[in-house]
Amino acid sequence: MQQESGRRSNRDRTEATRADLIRAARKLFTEKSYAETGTPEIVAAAGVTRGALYHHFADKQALFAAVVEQEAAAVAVEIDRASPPSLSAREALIAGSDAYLAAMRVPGRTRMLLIDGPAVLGRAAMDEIDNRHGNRSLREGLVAAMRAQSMIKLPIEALTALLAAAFDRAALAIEAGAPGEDYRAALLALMDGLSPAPLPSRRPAPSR
Amino acid sequence: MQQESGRRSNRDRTEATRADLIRAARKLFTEKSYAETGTPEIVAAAGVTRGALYHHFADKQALFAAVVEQEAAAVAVEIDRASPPSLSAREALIAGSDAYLAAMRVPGRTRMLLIDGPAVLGRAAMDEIDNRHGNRSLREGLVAAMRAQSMIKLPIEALTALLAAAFDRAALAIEAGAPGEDYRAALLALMDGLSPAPLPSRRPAPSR
DNA sequence: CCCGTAACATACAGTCTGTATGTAAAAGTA
DNA sequence: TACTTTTACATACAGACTGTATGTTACGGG
Repeated sequence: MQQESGRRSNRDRTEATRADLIRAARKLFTEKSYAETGTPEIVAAAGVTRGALYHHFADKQALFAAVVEQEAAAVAVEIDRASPPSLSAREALIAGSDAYLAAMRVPGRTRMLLIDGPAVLGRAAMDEIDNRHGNRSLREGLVAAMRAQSMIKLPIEALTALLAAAFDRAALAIEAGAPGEDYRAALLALMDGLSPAPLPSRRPAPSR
Repeated sequence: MQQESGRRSNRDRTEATRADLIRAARKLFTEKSYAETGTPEIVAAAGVTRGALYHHFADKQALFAAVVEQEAAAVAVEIDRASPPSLSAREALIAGSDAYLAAMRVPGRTRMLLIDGPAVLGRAAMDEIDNRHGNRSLREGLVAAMRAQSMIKLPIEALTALLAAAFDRAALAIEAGAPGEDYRAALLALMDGLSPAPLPSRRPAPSR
């Protein structure tokens, strides 16, 4: 057993300060935007010096990337939790959609993940992150729905990218104060529209 | 008649330097991203000093906003030119879509309008610009299509926003090297899916 | 116990942004 | 036309921030 303050292993120290930095940075990046947040402010909030930051991260971007990565993972977890394999393809898609929109209501998340992320890290890097976390759920859901509902055969890569973009925009609009129900309905309509046959349990199906 | 170099009205001078600044800034912002472009570089390219910049624009953001505004207007012009009122609703939508994707192939435009724009000016400001220029065409096209094709009744505001987001993402993907035909097909499928009845001319003719 | 290295803290150099100040030309006025 | 005010800049300055270089202390292995 070791003193709580006097005797910490190097690995523990690294882990702790990295976590402190990421936590402080996350808080500020969600409150203020990347450009408006300076490294002096971050390290002050984390209780360390800039030396520690630049020891653990190559630069400010790298710290931001770590925060984004963690946040994207958190969103993906919430989506997966909401859409267990017990649901049907279509039900899973809807549940996942709602979970995504709900997860993106955490204050500042939309700006960090959808605005600052692409600007700071580039869209290519953000795509890479998204594909590793969030988009995977959506693409798999779409593939499943395509197979189950015999969804119109289309380039899956393009389709998931476009739908993901629509989801992102919906999250942004909702945070900006737009009526969430409108965007939810529009999103579902977009996805439903991809199924060639009229669907069983959608609102009073429009007479075809 | 006045000397060509010695005798310029104040209004002419203002107009000329403003244009020089915007032109130089546009070139650099499309080449390098907003953050990587410094005001010293801009004024050097424009042949003036930073004093002139800060005399005509409140700050770097304001200059960027002027460039974005001009660029968005240029895109809108190309869309309007490609979709004259002589076309049917659906034809106009397709022509407008292709025109948009073509216009966004100008190097650096996607990053400036779709990445840096929202990050620097905020999504609210970008929405305002879009609504004044680009989105107007899309929304009107959708409204027309909804009326003509009896498109499913849905919140137009939300629908146009989501479709616009999909268009933006398609433009980004295409510039990143993705197959444009895939994204074009996916976009048309998304829009066609909103029409309750199967459409007459299902086989889309290749645009170019 | 000693030495190398990791984990920092401190100090520094360079660059950028925005502002304040100064100047010459235009524009209004008498 | 003479005088004054305002405009269109150029120059100089202050503050902040980023990244690096250097120094110090504690850990870890032999």
